[in-house]
Amino acid sequence: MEARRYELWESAGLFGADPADVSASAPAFSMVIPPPNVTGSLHMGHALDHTLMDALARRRRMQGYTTLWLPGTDHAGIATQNVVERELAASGLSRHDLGREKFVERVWQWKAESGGKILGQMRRLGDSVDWSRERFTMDEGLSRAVQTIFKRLFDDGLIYRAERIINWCPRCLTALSDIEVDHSDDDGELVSIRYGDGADSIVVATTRVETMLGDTAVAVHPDDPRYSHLVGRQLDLPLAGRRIPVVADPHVDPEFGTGAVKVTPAHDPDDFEIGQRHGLPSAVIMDERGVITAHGPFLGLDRFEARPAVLAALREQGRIVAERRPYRHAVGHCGRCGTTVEPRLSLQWFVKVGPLAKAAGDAVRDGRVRIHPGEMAARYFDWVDDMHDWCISRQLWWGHRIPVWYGPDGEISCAGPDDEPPAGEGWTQDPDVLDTWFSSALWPFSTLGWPDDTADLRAFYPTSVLVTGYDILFFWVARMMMFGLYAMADQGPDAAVPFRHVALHGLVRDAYGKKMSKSRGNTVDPLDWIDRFGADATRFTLARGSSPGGDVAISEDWVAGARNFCNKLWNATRFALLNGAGAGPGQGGRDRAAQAGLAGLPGPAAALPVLAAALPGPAAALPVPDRWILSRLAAVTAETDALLERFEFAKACDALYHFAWDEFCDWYLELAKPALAKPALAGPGEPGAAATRSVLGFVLDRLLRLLHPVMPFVTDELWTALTGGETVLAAAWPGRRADGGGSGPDSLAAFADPAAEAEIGALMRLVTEVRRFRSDQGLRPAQPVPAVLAGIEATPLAAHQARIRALLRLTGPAADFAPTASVQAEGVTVQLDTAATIDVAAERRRLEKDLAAARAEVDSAERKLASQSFIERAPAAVVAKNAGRLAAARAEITRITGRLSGLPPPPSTPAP
RNA sequence: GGGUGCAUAGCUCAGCGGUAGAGCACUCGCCUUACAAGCGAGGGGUCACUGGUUCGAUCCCAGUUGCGCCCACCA
Repeated sequence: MEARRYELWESAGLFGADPADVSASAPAFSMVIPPPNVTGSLHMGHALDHTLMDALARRRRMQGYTTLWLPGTDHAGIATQNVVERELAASGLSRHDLGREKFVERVWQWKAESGGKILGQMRRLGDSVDWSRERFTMDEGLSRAVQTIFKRLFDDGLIYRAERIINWCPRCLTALSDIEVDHSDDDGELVSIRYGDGADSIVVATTRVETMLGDTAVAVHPDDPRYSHLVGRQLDLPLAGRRIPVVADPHVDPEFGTGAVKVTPAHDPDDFEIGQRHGLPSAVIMDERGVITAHGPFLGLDRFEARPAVLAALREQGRIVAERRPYRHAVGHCGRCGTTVEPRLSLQWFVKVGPLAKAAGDAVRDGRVRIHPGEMAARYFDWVDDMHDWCISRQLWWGHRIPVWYGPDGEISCAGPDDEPPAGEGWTQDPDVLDTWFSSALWPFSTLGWPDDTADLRAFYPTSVLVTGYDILFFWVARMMMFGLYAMADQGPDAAVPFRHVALHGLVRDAYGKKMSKSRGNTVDPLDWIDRFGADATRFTLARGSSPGGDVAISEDWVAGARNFCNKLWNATRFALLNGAGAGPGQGGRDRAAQAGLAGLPGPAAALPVLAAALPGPAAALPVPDRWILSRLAAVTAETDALLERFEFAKACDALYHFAWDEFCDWYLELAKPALAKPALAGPGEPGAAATRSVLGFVLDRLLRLLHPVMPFVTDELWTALTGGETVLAAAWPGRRADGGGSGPDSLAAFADPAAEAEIGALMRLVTEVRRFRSDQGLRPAQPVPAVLAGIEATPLAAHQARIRALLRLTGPAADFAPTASVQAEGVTVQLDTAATIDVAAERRRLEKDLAAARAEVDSAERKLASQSFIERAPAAVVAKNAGRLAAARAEITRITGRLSGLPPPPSTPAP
């Protein structure tokens, strides 16, 4: 019924948000979706992310908030370009064969074809997003936002162009920002090389031998006595036929290696700094693909071919003093393709992050933005407080082109979206595009119409909550903070923040806590689960595993458990409807008269205010089990409400699960059964079946509302059937409301009933104790047993005799009652007449029947096995299965014979 | 290299100064008229190790060991 439900919701416009609706009693609640790659598809990480967001949105809607959840997708520059390039490569083409314009056209075309798949998948998950507001980071409006903020930052001197050592991917052929580089400890070798000769020689150590071709100095620490005599002298650089100076620089650590460092300003960020300080030249010896360009025997070699070649040449000259191998050290890799990053001297655009990052840190420090869990804030500060300038230019074609034009005489002109770009002889636009995260950083306000002053922006900015994985705290969250605070600064410091709360969740892992990866083969496709177990079960599994900032382990066993929970709700609702607890069409009719006669206790649709009004104080007029379940409902409502408010999804789900299954189904429904069937079982002074019917319907109604945010489909299906209402989406949330209220006629607090909880608690303990006895004694659950509840009159359970007997299948003592055993609990001594109740003859007959079946099974299995031993290549699995059957059947025979011999001998005199 | 987190039942995890909990898995019994994808009853843990604080420590402190994560320009 999921697809049908979703269509219903969508066509009824239940997800739309109108800024005009915002008012004091319907305040705004807004979220933007972390835009997935437009050409991507839904994976478990999205499913988790979206489940949590959807739960928040649905609850807020029920609370009465004007709720906007805005969907959209990201153009994902480098990732998307790579995919399309791979596609081209399959037909032997590169992007250069097409040319820029054609290539970009091709990407758009690809986006049109395969893009948006994930949007359809979001419907399967049940995402209650406002589809009318779907955005794409390359939309015209969002591109305007990009250009606007670029221009503003440029004019403020916060964007600059400089020649720097940047991270370069020789495969993607583009610059990368620091966080697009992944470091790992790789095996390399540390080689010590002698530069110069005789007394004028110095030994340097390096892991990158080939870069020595570009050395322009050797650096030592200024206070190092070993080398002070060499500072300022020139040394011979082996293989290169050049002489390079020895310089003194405090950056050098005299403790490390020989205390002398070779300096390659064009190929190492540290060395670049040293070179700047000492005015050293930069010798570029490699091109953008990592191929050696230095003249000599190594010209044309790839960097990894050049390394052994240079090493061999040095060894031949006797320059190698020592080699240490393997030598583990950190190496950077391209976050997108894994290629070893090459530090490269190049001219790029940067964002000067100093003031922006400071503001981003302060917003969290002074509580304008709260990060959940709070511990994650430390990580955020570490990063934001010590951030390098952000390299934003990418040598790609797919993305927002840098809005800067270069004039014939070296002029630089930055154009805003409404400016006429400089034209004429010799003017050209910068060929590069912006880092994908540049446009993502604007997402919370660019999607609402910024830079225009729109109603959406006024109503829904700042957004309320940002839900995302902690893995993109730096990539995305920190940058939205920087740009949001900067772009919206005119709103004042409080209203400029992009969001009030950041709710972080973890990664989805497998059942053993291992990261999901294709190579490990442990990935799970959420759509496969949705097909097989339902979206509700999938969502519940994810939400139940998600504590703030914590990773979520999932497995098929667990989603099956969640599926079972859905079924449990389904069956409980069926029970309620069968017993006339519904208010929908055709429900409650047969008992309408009885209900009318019971003042103020009609069906569940109107039950809440009526129930509350009819009950002076704590629901005293109701049967105790009903008072108990209402009290429990009040408690779990308050608990769930508070937990969801704190983003404690796992605990909220757990609380609801236990309430629904253990308390409502396992106890309350069992207690309600006799009450519904036999009103005479009611305690003294208690109203009968009609009251229980109302309470049953009422509690189920509230339970379905509480579960709806996490399990939207099944709860709506059941709730509409139960109540006859339009949709549970529009029903009021049982906890606190948008105006902060939670008291008044709608409050459940009045149902808190410690006396009822104590009585039912005692009843539960007593019943469990007797059940244990029955189980130990092998008394079948359905077997009635005559019993006396001695001493019960003096306990709080006095009024519950009939209920206890019904739950335990205890009958009244017959004339010949002769107790054979007793169980004591809660001040009651339950005396049972077991001997008289076991129908020994019937039991013997039953056991003998089972025994015959088991013997036949043994026979059959033995025959099967015997025949299989003659069949050549009988499948091992089949043989094992039959062997298992045989063993199980033999064990069964042992068990049954044991039971038979344990049966009491047939009574000498027939029972009366 | 710098941070930081975690070690509790077979697995994944809650708990947190005072008789150890959940889900799944496991054992036994049961097709008891909402549900066998279910019902009832069970078994299972020197709460990593060593010290300390305390009347009392799984919980607080210190150290040890083993994992994990984040950051990182150490040749």
